[in-house]
Amino acid sequence: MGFALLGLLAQEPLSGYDLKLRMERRVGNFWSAGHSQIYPELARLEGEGMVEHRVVEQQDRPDKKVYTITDTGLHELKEWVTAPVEPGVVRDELVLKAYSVWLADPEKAVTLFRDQQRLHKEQLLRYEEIGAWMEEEWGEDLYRLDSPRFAIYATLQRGISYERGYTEWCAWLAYRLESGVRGGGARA
Amino acid sequence: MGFALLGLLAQEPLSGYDLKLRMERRVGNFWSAGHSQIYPELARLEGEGMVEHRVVEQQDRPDKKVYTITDTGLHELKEWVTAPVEPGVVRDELVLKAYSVWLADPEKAVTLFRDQQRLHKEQLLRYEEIGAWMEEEWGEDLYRLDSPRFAIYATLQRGISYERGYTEWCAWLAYRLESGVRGGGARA
DNA sequence: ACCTCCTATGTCACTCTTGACATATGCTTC
DNA sequence: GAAGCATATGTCAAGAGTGACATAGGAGGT
Repeated sequence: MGFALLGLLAQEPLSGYDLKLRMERRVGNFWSAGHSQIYPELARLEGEGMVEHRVVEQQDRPDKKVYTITDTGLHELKEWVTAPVEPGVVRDELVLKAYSVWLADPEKAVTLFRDQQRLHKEQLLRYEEIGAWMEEEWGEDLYRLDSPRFAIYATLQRGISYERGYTEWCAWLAYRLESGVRGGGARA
Repeated sequence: MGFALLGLLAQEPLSGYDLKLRMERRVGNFWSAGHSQIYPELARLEGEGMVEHRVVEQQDRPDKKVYTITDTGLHELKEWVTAPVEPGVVRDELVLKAYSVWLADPEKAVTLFRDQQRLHKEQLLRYEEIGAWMEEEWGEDLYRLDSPRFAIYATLQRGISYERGYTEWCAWLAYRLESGVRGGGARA
């Protein structure tokens, strides 16, 4: 988790609240955390010398602590980025449901998967819009390997790839379920 | 988690150890659990009347407890299958690394993503082989909506879709990183 | 005045998950 | 006979993550 915060702080100094806004609906679409995780984690990172903070007084709103990544933190982050990853667990409740879909009322199942298809399709379109915007606004930066913009664009591409695959799978399964219903439970 | 076990027990009675073998490298490729989760969970499910067990004595190996799903458990499982899912969290360490890849040595990054590309490609090929085997061996069952084989095949399809998308993304990113290196850090 | 909302930071209890520890049977291999 | 392995079942401590609770300043509306 700490590396998600360090990754954000490597781009710019941020307060806990800023981090919460960025994490509380994904960093580059593939990580998330609530503020109840972020504040203790920042304290831990500060204890380990990875980040520092200074209090910034504000007039029209409460004061905030702005965190900056330290040289140590930046070094650790760089090491971590290219370190090997363990296979990691995938957990997807919808796929788990699909595993028991043979027990379900096919019409209800169609509704479930068509709904999910729509949701993932909507997310896909949002990502594609953002991608188009980045290509237009950020242009050459997307080819600059040492630019954060390149990295953000790269994670967005995974989001697009993920949502496209998910949408297609939902559509495929919903179609099979519909065909089966029309066919009376076996191939027509 | 309980529904993963119920989903397996709905197909056939199994011991904790059998469940462990099936869970300890995914149910339908999208869930996993160690035996330290399974045994307490089975006890919990039994306490709730979702499963029952009988002890089966064996000659050449230790006795085992074989668990069977109850009518209550089957009913709960059926209800759950078509119940709506909350968006759910995606957590992927490699994508998180990609978010900070602009800080890394591009050559090391290429190694990381090419390695991951290879691993996901291998998984994809394994899934595709299993899929081809299912199509050959299970034939018409794959169109029978009330057959567990249809459901297993459906989850496998998501595995194929996932691994294909992942492989392509790794390849795309590795290629961009390589092009950038050759181009000297910006577009050639 | 009161209420609600956004900003801002924090704690706490609970659940989920993992990895290590623990025990026992019986088979095969050295 | 000792060592290692597959089967078989469990516990426990620690970490990760979630949701609720708690506090507080200032803005804007009624």
